[in-house]
Amino acid sequence: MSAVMHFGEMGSRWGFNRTVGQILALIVLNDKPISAQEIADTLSISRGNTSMGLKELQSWQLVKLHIVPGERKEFFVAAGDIWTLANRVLEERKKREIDPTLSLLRDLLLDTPSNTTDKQAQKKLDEIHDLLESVTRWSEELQRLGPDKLATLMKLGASVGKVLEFKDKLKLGNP
Amino acid sequence: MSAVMHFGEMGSRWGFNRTVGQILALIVLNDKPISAQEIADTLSISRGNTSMGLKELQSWQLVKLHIVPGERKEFFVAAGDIWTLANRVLEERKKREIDPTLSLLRDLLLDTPSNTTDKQAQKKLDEIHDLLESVTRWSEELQRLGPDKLATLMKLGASVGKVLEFKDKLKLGNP
DNA sequence: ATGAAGTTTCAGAAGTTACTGAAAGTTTAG
DNA sequence: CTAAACTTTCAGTAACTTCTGAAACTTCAT
Repeated sequence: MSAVMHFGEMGSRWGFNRTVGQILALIVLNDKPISAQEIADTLSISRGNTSMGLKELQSWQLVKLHIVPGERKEFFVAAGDIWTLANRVLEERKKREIDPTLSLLRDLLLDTPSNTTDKQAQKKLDEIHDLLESVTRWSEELQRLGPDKLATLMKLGASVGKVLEFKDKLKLGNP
Repeated sequence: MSAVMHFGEMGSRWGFNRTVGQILALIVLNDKPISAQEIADTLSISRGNTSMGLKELQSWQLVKLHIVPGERKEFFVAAGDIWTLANRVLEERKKREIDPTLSLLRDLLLDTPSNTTDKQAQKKLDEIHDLLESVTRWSEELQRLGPDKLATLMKLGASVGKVLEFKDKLKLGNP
């Protein structure tokens, strides 16, 4: 199916490589559990590569094992609905893209800048730190809501602006 | 500076390559405009590579030219504050990561599925489409707020959950 | 215990991306 | 118009990533 190939290409942009993307697409779009061999055959990739890809998808917690009692083979299914999967991807990417930077920034901000140039740079670093902390807190918050409430909130869409309008009123209401 | 090198590494995760990341860090952390030659010297990279990197950063609208009247040389400065830059990166990544998928999904959803397997797959594709549309609308919404209000909203953090609690009341209030 | 049915690992081949440096192009002062 | 001061392009090379397929390993039925 054409979608599988496309998600392969997109996969590379979403943090894993082409084949891993295709494997994921195949598993998500099949509601039936699928075996490693079937995946390798369908995508015409080597059995070894398939195994590596599945291992990576499991480490991302996007895919999970499904053992059929009589069968020796291992089957694979998606580790949740679409919203859950998207959440996992975002969470994992945050871990890779934001957390290491945040931890370095904390270290750098401990140093007292010597000259004026460094002082300016430090100020910028502080702004970046502030931004990333906000994103982190925000993401934890959304995580806590769980997929269904998150979907509701997202679809609310147009009312985000209104939150700000109501902000002061809410504050006054909860002193 | 160590931060510059680190942002280089992070750069690759944020959508551009190591040197482009370092160039960006250098420009952002210097409040003084900086010339291509200075960048090449500081990072010990070739003049050609520097030129390519700057071109890419300009295409992302993260960096802009700053022409000093007397001087022949071109200087570079960041194209806005940190929040603006982060926004640009997200916008550009959305363009690359979400928009092409969304457009493919629309095409695929026009086809009527023939068998039961395809029907199931189609259902999943529809869910994904729905998710990506929500993200897109959400992102447009946030874009419209502008950096300063966005920062306020983000720092609000803990009250996101409350928005949902108030959702019904707001609805009743605005019939 | 044995071997059939499966999975994992890994060395090297193939493919991809990034970098250099030299050559070509552009701009402006004189 | 020319030359100096700069920028851009590009072919080739270096560095990195992905993929294969064969060998090693694991598991389980008999």
